[in-house]
Amino acid sequence: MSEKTKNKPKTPDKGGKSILDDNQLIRQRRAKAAELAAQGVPLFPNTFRPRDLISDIKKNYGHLDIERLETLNLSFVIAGRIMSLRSFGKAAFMHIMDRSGEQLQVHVQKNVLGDEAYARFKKLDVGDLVGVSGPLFRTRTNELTIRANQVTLVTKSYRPLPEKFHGLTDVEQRYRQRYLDLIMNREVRAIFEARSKIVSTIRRFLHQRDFMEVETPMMQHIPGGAMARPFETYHNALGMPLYLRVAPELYLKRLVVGGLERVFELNRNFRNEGVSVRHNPEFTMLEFYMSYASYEDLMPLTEEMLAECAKEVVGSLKFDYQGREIDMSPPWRQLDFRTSLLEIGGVPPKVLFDAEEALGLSRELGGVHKPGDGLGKALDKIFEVTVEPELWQPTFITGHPLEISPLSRTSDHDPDAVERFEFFIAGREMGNGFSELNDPDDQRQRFLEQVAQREAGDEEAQFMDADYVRALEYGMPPTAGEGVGIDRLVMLLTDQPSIREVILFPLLRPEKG
RNA sequence: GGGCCGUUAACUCAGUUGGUAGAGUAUCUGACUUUUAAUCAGAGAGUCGCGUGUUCGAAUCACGCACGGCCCA
Repeated sequence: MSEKTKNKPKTPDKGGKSILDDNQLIRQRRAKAAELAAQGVPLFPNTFRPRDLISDIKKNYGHLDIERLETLNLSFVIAGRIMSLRSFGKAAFMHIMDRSGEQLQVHVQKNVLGDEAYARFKKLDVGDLVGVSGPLFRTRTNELTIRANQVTLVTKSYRPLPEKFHGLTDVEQRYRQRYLDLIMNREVRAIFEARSKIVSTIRRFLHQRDFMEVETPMMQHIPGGAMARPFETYHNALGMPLYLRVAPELYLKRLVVGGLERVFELNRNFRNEGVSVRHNPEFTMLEFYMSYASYEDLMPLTEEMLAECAKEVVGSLKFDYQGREIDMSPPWRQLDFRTSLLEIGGVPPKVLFDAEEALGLSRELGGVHKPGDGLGKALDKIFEVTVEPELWQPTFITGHPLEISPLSRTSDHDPDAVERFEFFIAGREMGNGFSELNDPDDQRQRFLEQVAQREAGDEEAQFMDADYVRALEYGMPPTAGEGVGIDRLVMLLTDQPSIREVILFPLLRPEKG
């Protein structure tokens, strides 16, 4: 162990790397910064204001040739991060990246800056944020470049960036230090740009159809609206337990009772479940409710909305997801729940209406069932294993069993089925819609059945929500509602295999140190 | 929860049968005013994820733990 290493300050953690570790590279950068500071150069000034965006410069002037740029003699003011630096004796080239995510080359010359300014420039590091002004020209190799009249340190960076050629690839570090991932990986930025575009497309789509965006409680006394385990928390001042919502559904329908006949909420839900390539404990969901409409009206609306997202983000309704083509062109296939089990799942007909047979098959397929579980639960599990992965092209599945749909309106034709669809793309459930149950007595009865299942040990069964039933007693207009998983939609449209690639800060265990 | 894989320099990765820890990039010093992963010469940089054990000796073998990835439930 060298003398230097011995003297370095011990960090409080016991073993393992500290987050705020120190190394030779950081010490060197800090030393250079200290030299600049000693010369009176501010390391973190907030005075520089860029005037131009690199993407605009490239778009507007990128087609001009050497001579044309020479005669025009256009000057620009940009600011961004030094992504690379090639230094010669009395000149240097660097690439600057700004918020547009694009880079522009800058040529810095000693005889242009002057001796003192050039000496200061030589103290800068890759990763520093700088402001640059000067005319645009083309180098001998024809690269669009700014000849720097001035280079100003805007923010000192004490930590070295990952190596330029391989960049940052360690998945764990990419998620933990997403800021580095975003600096180094252009494609990652593109994913989140696409995500933003999808969300704004949906908002615009719904606003155009007279939907109103609302925000309902994420902290709820009674976590309702979905079959899922909630996160529990506690309000100290009021001395009461609270749950993070698993869905906004029951609140949104209260608003429909209140006369907000077209509402939507696009925000986070929380489910206390495992983590996988398809699941993150907090995830984003669109829920919308439309009065005087049925589940059948929502299907074409869904097709249209997602088609618009695809056009906006991919530019086409046909695209590849993980190497297989998806065609989102409406109309999508529609298939009855039991028919899909028969035709796609290859399930024997005797299973479809016999609880014992169905539970048996489900268990064979690895399903875990509690004593209270019936035909519906069993078929749902069988569906998940045998049919869902096969639904690659967009498909609506309709006619779900009532048992697994406690908030849906019963079918007028079949008392055991509900007016509901789920839709699937790329072998994954993307959304769920139904005609809402607005008969308060029926709803109370369904809640009671859920409560019984909960008492029988089903932690995902729903709670009785008496106020929700009371709201229905005032009268909720006939309404259809739908939920769409936004993270999965983003995965689909950005061709990402894992939900963690479309969530900026996916849940991870804390880092030591 | 189970199985498999991974964790070595700032980054990307090698590391043989257990015998003093390696490369490329990055960094530092010197040269260099049109480079494109610039080039040339030299140098520094490591708690080999953490711990225990086996051993004369462990990055390497065994066991446990932590974190992550993929698959399964």
